[in-house]
Amino acid sequence: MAKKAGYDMERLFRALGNETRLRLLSLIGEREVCVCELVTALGLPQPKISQHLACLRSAGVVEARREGKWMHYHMVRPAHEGAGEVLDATLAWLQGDVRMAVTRGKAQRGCCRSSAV
Amino acid sequence: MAKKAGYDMERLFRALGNETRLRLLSLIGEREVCVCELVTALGLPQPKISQHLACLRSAGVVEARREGKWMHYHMVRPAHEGAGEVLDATLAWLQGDVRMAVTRGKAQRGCCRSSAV
DNA sequence: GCCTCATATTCGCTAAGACGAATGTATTCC
DNA sequence: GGAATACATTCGTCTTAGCGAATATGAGGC
Repeated sequence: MAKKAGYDMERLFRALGNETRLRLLSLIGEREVCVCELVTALGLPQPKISQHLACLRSAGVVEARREGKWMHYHMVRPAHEGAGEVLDATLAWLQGDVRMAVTRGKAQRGCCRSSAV
Repeated sequence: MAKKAGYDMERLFRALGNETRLRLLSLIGEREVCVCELVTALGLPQPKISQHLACLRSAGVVEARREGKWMHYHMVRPAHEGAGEVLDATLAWLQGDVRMAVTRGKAQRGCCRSSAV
């Protein structure tokens, strides 16, 4: 219930209700990011990052794009208007947040690009 | 961590990540509401309503005001700007949601006011 | 085909959330 | 004071989320 008619608001908010996922969104919200950068920036084990990315994917706020061995994640604006505006407000908040800025500062272009660029 | 410096984003989003609480917010977002109305409108046991209200209170999005035997709940706009905008977007979403409108339709002015008005 | 790198998924385990039932507290009326 | 009303909190149970560790998948290079 509350799922099929409109949009799954619960799933969206539950996806946002975790600090690791908010940090991920803070990074992905700026530009498309490779998983290896996310692992480096957050300093967390790779499977953990991957799990949280799966959660964000199933909530429909990010999508993955494969490029060779690497996976690049980018934001998706939900089709639902209300969800889009909540997400916009959340991203604006994250961009202004000091703690998130620290995380973003650690996001050097990592393994997949550092040698190429 | 992620609590003391700024605002507790996690707590806010977790509070929003539950359908019962979204229904409650949909009602409280319109006007100040008595608990008895909430129980009637949602058709759920009173302790359950009370628990979810406690959750919303601890997230800082609603406040209670006692008036005799009755408790009236009203929205609080969080001091934090980002939180306020997320909440605004959420309320706008709720006001436009069909399922929530059904809930709101059942919110007759209940026990505490029906005889007085 | 085999090896390596990058990422995803699965597997216990523990912790937190949600629920119904029961109990506690504050207020009013008598 | 005692009873009744309106609401809050606690308790035990069940489900779900998050975690580390291990394992699986997919792509590229040899």
